[in-house]
Amino acid sequence: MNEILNLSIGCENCPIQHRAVCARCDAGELEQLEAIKYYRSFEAGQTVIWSGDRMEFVGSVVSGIASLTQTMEDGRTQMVGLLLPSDFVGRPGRESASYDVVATTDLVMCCFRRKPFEKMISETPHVAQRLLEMTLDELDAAREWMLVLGRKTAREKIASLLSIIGRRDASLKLEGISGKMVFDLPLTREAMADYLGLTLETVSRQMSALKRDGVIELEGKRHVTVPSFQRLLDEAGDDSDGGLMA
Amino acid sequence: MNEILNLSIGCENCPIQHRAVCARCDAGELEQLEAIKYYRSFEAGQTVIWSGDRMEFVGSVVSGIASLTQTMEDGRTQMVGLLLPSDFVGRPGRESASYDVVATTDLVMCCFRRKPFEKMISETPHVAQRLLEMTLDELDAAREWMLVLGRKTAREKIASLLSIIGRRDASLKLEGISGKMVFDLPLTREAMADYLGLTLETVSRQMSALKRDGVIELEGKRHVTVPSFQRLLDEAGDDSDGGLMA
DNA sequence: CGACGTGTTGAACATTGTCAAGACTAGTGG
DNA sequence: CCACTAGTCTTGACAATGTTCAACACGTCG
Repeated sequence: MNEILNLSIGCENCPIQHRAVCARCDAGELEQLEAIKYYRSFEAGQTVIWSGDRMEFVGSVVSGIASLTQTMEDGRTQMVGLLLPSDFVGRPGRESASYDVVATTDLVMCCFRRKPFEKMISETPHVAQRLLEMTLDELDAAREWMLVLGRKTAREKIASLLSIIGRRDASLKLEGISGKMVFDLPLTREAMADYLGLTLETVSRQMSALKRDGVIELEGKRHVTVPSFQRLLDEAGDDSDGGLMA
Repeated sequence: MNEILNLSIGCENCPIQHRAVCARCDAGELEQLEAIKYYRSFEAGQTVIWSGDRMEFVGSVVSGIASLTQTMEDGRTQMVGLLLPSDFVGRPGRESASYDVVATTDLVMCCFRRKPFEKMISETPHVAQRLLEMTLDELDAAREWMLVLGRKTAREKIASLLSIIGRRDASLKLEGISGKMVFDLPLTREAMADYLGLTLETVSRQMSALKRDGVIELEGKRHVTVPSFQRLLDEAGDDSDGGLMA
């Protein structure tokens, strides 16, 4: 059920306030944004926007996970972005969507009507500057992913994905990323395959292999325990140190 | 020979003026930029910046082609960006480079000292807005490339690369992209392989195959004739219409 | 001429994809 | 409560695609 929520949650209580596109805004700017914003929620599996559709809004993921995917005529699909809470959806200055946006889990979005938002971009530097920062971060992530897609083996691809999800999960829970790590996979095997440029069978096989080799432990299909994060990083082929945070 | 050029070419005669990061600037802003800019030239094969090095400047490609590459410990490398005239190099707000930047052909860059440039970003909205636009375009290009890397066959990858180079070349020469098309490849087989996530042998084989099948004609190794651009797009597996320009 | 950088081609091999069967889980209706 | 179904996941056998290793061709520069 796709629902436009009437309750207008105030920006001051917003859980993504400090990381979203509005992070730099002062009180007056937030007020302007409040005037053009509304919330929408989507169920897991629902499509938020179809590629090619006219975009009526841009916005931020408040909770849940969405994916950006591209599909070829014959059905081959590639996920080109994983949108987590605080990530921005949509492109100011563009009429129609370039990718399918699909809710991977239940999802809540904070939407801004596109036209007034574009006006704000051109008038208030705080929004444009924050959006620039976020876009540069996404570009880095996309390029990182190009290395994964172009040069890593299936096993390394899986380990890379697990380390990304684990790292993000730890930062949400404000945990360190040393030693043991436990999290739930928010993706089906098929979604993992679409992200990694593999088939779901290969994903399944490599998950089994990593389990067999003690790199991960599985309870059910989705609950993952990583005994040693460093070991996982080694399997991913990433530069060794892993940028350990204190 | 890496040379800092003394002759300060004025911005008013700049060939990339209308597309570069300074495209939106008014006279006063251009004057500010002139004060912090200098030109550097690089020979084909030279490294412009090493990944991890401190960035003293950001800047624009004026002429020639540069590539952004990422390398794993064991030597596997992936090109994550192809920088053409007017493209921007560097990331404001970051101390050190994330990728190797290599001159693929002889190269001239218009460099801005980083600190003053960052100051301009935060003070003059025209630069920040243009940079946002350009970054969004690059993000789209990177995502497009993720589909190529993740889901296309070797033959489709080659055809995709050729169509991108051909399209860009046509737009430089202000030609249409219908029918016949002739251009020189600015990349070695190895560079093509690094871009496409293939080995150079596979690139060579698929080039031969496309030639044998009449999709392209080759004079020498680098001079390419495409008898039918539509045919090439079909081989690339891209959405059919190809966005034909009038 | 010989050496080097670049590119092509062949044969054997490895990794991943394809197709197919079956396991596990949760939900539905008798 | 159980059987049935649908969705997700696992596993096996085999095929296909791309890689590796090796030999050789071509052109340029000393």
